Amino acid sequence: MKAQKKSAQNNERLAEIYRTAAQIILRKGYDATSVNDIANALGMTKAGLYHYISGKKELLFDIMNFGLDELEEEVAVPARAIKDAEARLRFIVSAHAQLVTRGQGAITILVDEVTALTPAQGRKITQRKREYFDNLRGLLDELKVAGRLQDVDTTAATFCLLGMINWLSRWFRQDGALTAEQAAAELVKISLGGLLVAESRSAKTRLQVVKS
Amino acid sequence: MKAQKKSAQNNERLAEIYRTAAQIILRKGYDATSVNDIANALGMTKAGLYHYISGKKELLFDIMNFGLDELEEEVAVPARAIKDAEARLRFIVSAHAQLVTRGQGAITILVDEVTALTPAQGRKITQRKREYFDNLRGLLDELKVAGRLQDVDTTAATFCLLGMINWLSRWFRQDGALTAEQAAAELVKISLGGLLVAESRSAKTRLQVVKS
DNA sequence: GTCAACCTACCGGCCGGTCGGTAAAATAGC
DNA sequence: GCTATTTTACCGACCGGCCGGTAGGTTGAC
Repeated sequence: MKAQKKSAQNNERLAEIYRTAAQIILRKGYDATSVNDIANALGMTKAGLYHYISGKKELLFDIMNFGLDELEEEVAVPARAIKDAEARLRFIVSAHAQLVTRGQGAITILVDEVTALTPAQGRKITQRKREYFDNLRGLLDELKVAGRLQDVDTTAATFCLLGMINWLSRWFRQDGALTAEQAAAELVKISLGGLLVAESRSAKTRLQVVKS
Repeated sequence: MKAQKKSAQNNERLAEIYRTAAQIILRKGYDATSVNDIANALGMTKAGLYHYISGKKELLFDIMNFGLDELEEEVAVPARAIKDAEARLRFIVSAHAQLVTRGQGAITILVDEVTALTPAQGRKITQRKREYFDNLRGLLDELKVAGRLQDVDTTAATFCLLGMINWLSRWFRQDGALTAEQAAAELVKISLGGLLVAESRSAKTRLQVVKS
């Protein structure tokens, strides 16, 4: 008899543990969050929680992979179905931004607590992040070749995009002035307005508007 | 006899303590950094360090104010001397970005470990950050009124700017492909290209280039 | 002889993690 | 259908260790 998949109930409880733990860690930071904090938030004791997890680091590692799974499923995979490069970029920024604003699922960005992991775990997470990064930069390169990108360093531009998106988690509030969709739309406007060449444009060039 | 300024030597040592502590906290995070770590990095014991500081939280608070002082002196104050709004924005983004890339002075962004402070300390830091934020947003508003800004939410735009700038500390390396000046220039290009209206521009408007 | 600049030694407390249970639910044997 | 056994899902009590912080020196410069 081989390793058996856990029962559906167990998986549900695990997901609940991940979500609860992620919220607390996101708010207080990994190191400032004790295993006791997480257990209490789940209405159980630390020893009880250890029935489900094998260690604090492993919990963080699992949550990070959970978040990266989300990012892949909801952003990277759907994006691949979009042929037009500009539309694909638009989708990625918008979908990623909305993922970050989702209260429950704002898990993605705590992928940056990578120093808290063991070296081996850290390498795996860094590798997965890197794949996402390279894919995005590749898209920018593609746009550049097509002459649809301003004259910018695509590596720096990718970091700028991700910085803007990830920073959302610091300021976006569910009860704030903007909805998640509006905030995502603003991000798209601001970032792409800067990245995409608008036909032709430069401070030293005079432009005339002509009705198409 | 009123409160006397500490000796120059004492001040120098204090500054060294701040810089060293800031570097470690920046790398490992506040909670993951023990007072012992900081003391050892300074070649002394914990008790010796406590000769200079009054507590771990107070140390963090002092470092944050130190960073905000830098930001004020090197970005906010010089910016006030620039009359043209667009040039002022250009300067702020560039100068702030370069401040963040400075290995030693990358202190500014750990201003985000605000949850580690006491409520009273936190309020003071938040207040100072808010002043800087409001000033920057006010500048964007000014540009908007002058018709030199795209149709974006200035609050969201300010957060985007700061997100891009602060994110620099995560990816910029002194020994990387870009110098601090180049990275700052890229940031300016990317962010302002998106924020400033280039005479007139829209996906639905055809443009013709005319030699000025 | 004073005082700044450190030190060694120690404190209570919380940390991540473990141990040996237990009550209840699921499963097996008949 | 009823009991016997195993498994699941927890808990209370505890461990060694490091944490922030302190008390009380020692030493050397002025």
